[in-house]
Amino acid sequence: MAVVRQSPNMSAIAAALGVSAATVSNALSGKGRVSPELAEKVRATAAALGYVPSLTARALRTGRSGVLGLVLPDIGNPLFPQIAQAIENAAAALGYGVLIADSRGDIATQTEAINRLIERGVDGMVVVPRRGTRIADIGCPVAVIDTPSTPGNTVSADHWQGGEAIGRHLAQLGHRRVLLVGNNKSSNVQSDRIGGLRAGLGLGVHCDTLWIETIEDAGGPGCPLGLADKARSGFTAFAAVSDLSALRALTELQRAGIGVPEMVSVTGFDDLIWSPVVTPALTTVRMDLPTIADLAIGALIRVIEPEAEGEAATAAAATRVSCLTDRVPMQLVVRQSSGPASSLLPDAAAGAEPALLTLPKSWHAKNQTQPTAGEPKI
Amino acid sequence: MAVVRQSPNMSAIAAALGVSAATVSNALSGKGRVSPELAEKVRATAAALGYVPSLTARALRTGRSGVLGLVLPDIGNPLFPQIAQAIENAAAALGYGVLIADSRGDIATQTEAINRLIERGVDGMVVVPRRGTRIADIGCPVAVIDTPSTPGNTVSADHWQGGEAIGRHLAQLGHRRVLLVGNNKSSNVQSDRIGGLRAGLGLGVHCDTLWIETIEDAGGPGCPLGLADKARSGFTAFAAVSDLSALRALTELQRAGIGVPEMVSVTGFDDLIWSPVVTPALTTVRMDLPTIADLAIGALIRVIEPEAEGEAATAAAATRVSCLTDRVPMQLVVRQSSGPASSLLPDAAAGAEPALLTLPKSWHAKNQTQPTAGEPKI
DNA sequence: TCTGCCTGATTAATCGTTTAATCAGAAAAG
DNA sequence: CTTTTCTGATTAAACGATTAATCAGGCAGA
Repeated sequence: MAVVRQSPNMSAIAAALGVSAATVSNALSGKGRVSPELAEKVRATAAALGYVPSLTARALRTGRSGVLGLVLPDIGNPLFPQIAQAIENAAAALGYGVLIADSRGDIATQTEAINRLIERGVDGMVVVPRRGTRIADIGCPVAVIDTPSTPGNTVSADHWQGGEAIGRHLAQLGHRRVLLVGNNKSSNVQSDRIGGLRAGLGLGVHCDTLWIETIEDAGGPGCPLGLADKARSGFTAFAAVSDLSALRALTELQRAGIGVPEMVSVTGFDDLIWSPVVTPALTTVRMDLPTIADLAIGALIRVIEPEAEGEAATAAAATRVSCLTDRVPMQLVVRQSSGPASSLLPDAAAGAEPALLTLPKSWHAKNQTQPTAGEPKI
Repeated sequence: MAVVRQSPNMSAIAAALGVSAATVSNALSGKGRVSPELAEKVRATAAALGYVPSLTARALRTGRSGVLGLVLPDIGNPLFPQIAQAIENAAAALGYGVLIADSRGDIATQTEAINRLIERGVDGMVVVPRRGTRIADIGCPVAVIDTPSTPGNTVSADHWQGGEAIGRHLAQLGHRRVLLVGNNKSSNVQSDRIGGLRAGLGLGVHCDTLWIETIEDAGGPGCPLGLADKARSGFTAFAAVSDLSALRALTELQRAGIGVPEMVSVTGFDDLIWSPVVTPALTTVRMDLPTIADLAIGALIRVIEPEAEGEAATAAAATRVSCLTDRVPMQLVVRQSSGPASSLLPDAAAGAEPALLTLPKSWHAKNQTQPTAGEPKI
């Protein structure tokens, strides 16, 4: 039994065929001038010997590592798995690896993480910035995934449009007093979503915004948000800017005996993993992460792998991925947590009650499987 | 204004000081014989020039890339953020980068992902295997995070002990009929957790196990699990093997008008992100992921960076991280979703009503528009 | 027949670091 | 005064791929 053979290199293939290593390189890459027959023989013996090119050596020579960095504000974020998965898939499809870096929500750590990635020689990076921060111009192609209102080059979901979709959905269901549930005022993403919600609800709808972090500053983490009182005071819908907040609202309302969606509606954002399996399943809006990841990675690759272009032009744009901001539409997913407006207010009940009664019996059944973009009729 | 200077290399430092590149290398690494004064000067100019060592070149020369791979069965898993974060932190602390690979729940993709990592020259990898799979002996140090009952070298939480903790907790609260809620029968982790639960509950407690996937095979994804009926038939506690299932159970029960924890208790596993913020906050059991990550990474590093050891011995163990299986204790987190056993059984009490009457008066008032149990009328 | 072009391959330099081998000079030992 | 030892540094060879420059022939045109 032979010893474990080290993975053979190009010289091994070259020696086996009696040619030079350069010829092997040319044959495998198809770049130089090699006769077709020899190229075929090279490929055959490469396969036979189990040749695996050393990406390290290639990186040293070419200056490109074939690795992209992914910087995330907080890996604990429940949306992170989807982002990471989408980015990893898009990168892998183009032959790139993905190195992760966690900035732990800290700005200093974020820049430190970015530096670590640069030292590791990534060819480019995708950054989901901590809210409120901008990414400085580092000497490396960067694609930012945030929100279109962030200045700079970003690819992102169209959070505003997503908010509009939810807003229109609720307005069409007859809701006239809606409580918007946000987490943190300084998040650009959340601001966009709330702006879109207000726009989608229209002028005839009364909106208030409740900020969870403000309440928790007083009541401690995980404290009650007082949503039942809000419901009793006439709000018939609770539109959260994240499924996590929506879940919190849903359970708090259910716990207080307020039925969802018969009494109030609850909607979220992002279609996180639990959204389809809670009862009632959450109506939410979904980011098209595969597309976003493809755009971000594609923009990076376009800078990293220059094709036939003027050198001056590419050099100038070398560290900025693209001049335009891409916004990818979000998709409304109607499930059971949203329904026609009812009211817990004794004095306002007269108008809302009929809607509840005229609802087709199969309404929820129809809506539970199809994530339709169009709003359901009532 | 000078042109953008390329990051200087060792030769630049050497030239600036009039010494050889080898001396610079020795000075910075502290390995060869360099006079202390010169070493200090080298460090100073290195800092002054903004020298950043090329990890690529070092990797090529030493054969070690300083990168570890992380293979995950399904990045969509809600536990993933915590695992990735813990692994990334542990690796970064030791100067290693982390390359992620998603096996998308597929066995073929898993091996393919592992191969991609090997081609990229990772020094070792941490694998969270898809349930039911074993990791073949690849020519690369591997640490497996799974469950102690998986054969092979694994680091993991002590799922059995975690189950015991929950089981004892429920038993002490007086629960005598407990429904265990699992997802998938073939998961070793889930089997361990269920085994631990049964052990912790003890012999005097009646247990049934409900498998969500089995139910969904018939009812479709997200279908009702019929837990309210289970509650009415006498189960007073629902112990899920994951917080996701627990959340599903919690909302389904709440929706059916069954109060948690007054009527039934619900517990989960893993302390996922929503567990503290739902109402009632979930009683669960938490993995000590930082410790698990430290153990896994530490075991890898021990193989990768051999210290003063016999060569034969290390060569033999080169691809297997350690012979012993580490199991890290889990920590019970008691929150509001578990409480003293009540009963909805008509024969155990006058009926469902009494339990309901022990609730705060406001609770019942808020629910008066709804029938006590069963689906809401629309 | 000689020059020039084209093809198919080789040579050798290069990326930046590590490290074994070597070397010059000074101090210590004989 | 010579020999040995030790110190502090240098030289040069890797690591494995890429690639510009070069070269040996074959073939066609003049």
